[in-house]
Amino acid sequence: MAEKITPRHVDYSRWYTDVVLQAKLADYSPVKGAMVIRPNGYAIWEMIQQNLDRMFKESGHVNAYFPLLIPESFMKKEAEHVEGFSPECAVVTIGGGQELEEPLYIRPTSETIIWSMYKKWIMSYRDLPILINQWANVLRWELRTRLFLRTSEFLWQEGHTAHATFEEAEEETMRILDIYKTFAEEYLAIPVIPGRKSEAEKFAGALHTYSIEAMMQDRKALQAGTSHNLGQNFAKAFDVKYQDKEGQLQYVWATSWGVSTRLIGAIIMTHADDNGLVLPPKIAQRQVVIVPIWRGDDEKKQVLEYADGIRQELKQEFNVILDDRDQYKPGFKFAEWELQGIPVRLEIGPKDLSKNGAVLVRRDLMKKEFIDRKGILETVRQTLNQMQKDMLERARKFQQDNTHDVDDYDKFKEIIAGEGGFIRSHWCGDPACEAKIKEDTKATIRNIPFDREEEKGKCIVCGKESNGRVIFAKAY
RNA sequence: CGGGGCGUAGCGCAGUCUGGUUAGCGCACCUGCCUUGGGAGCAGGGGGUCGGAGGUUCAAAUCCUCUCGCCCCGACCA
Repeated sequence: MAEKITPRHVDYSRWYTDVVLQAKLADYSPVKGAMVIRPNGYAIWEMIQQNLDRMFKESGHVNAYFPLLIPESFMKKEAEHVEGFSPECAVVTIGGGQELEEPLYIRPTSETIIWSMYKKWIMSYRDLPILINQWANVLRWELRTRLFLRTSEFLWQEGHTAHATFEEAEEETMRILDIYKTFAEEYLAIPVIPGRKSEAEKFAGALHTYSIEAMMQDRKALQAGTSHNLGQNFAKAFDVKYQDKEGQLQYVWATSWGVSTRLIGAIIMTHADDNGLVLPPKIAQRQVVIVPIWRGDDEKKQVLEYADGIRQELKQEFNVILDDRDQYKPGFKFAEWELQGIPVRLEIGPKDLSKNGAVLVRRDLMKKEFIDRKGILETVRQTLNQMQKDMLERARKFQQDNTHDVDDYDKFKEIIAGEGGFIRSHWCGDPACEAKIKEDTKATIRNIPFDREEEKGKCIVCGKESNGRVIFAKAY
């Protein structure tokens, strides 16, 4: 605990790792590329799950669970899909000491196993839509991993829906992207840009991929969620047809969508500071910590009694911890809870007792403020609400301040190589221009924003006509 | 797979170049005292097959050979 976090301006990458390890969110595991999610980190995942799960269910989705192992032949049925995922799959070839007749892939994603089942379940238009989600782990043999942002095994949710028409599938794809956006902004306090992925960046096997893109504190982009319109690709690969009202056989239309434990990385890289994690109140399992301060046994007794009264009151609405550990001094406790990102700290000592109040410190502002004992529940409630709003607005301002409209390719290259950020530039739509930019600068098209304005312009690379700007950035 | 760095106590490291009593330091941990409004102090204590295997030597953490593993940076990706 005495270890200091590497400041962001010294080494952003080290800072990130320091925060994850020291806030006890995760730890390196004995298996290369895999991590252990520790209780502090898992608590964040549980909050993500609870809230998203509720939002999915409110929009008509249900949960199910499909197997971890997928027959090799399934993986090979959709051409683009197998090409995209095969190189990064782990494959089981031995079971019960015997060589298996058919190797089993550990799922990198579940489209294939799920659509093999949908074939059994879908007969008629009356069976549609199917709106299934699953919370699961998946495995991708990543070459270079980073805690939460990219690990070989990760936790996520994957939705897999089946529809009668393209329009319905497209609608579903958008509905989910909207849920992701709402969740990211209202709960995680991370402003995101929703849009469509270019052909080069879309999911292996999808017709269209949509994403929400967030900006991290180092001005790089992080894809925070994706929603795919899979068209009829998987229905055709797995021969899933339904009979419509007219008695005609039709291929089913599909979507899939997911967010992962990567969101925890996004929270850190959006909000955390050189003192550690800063959790948006709505995603913090513990919103309030009370640090009592005393001198001698008499004071200790009085202070703890008073502090416990406050805890009881706040407990009605919030998860509160009273840190009465004897072996640590207050300063140590301040630092430790700051590291873990608890949104609000109340310091309660003899001075506060005599003035009938407490000292409140918001984690994001780190300013001490005396508050009255009376109405403390309301004060804390308002503080947390305000903090949630402020965090989103602060992140939004940062994103806006680091987004540039650029019409000159040299300037484009200069910004990407220098300060970074999001660049809004015209693009003709040609994958060759996109590839050239990636080669020259390592920046990619993050997405084509839904809310972009129609605007005549010239492609930043080739100068051909363009109808609007797309977002370029270096990404995680 | 390419480039870089590193394996010595739970963590972070020194010692290795130049071989030599009992392998050392900081943090953490345990006991006691003392402390408590920003990461306290004092005293005592526990904890090591020096990543592994082989070799050279009177003697190896240190030299030689092989090997295993990890981290960071790049190409791929939620």
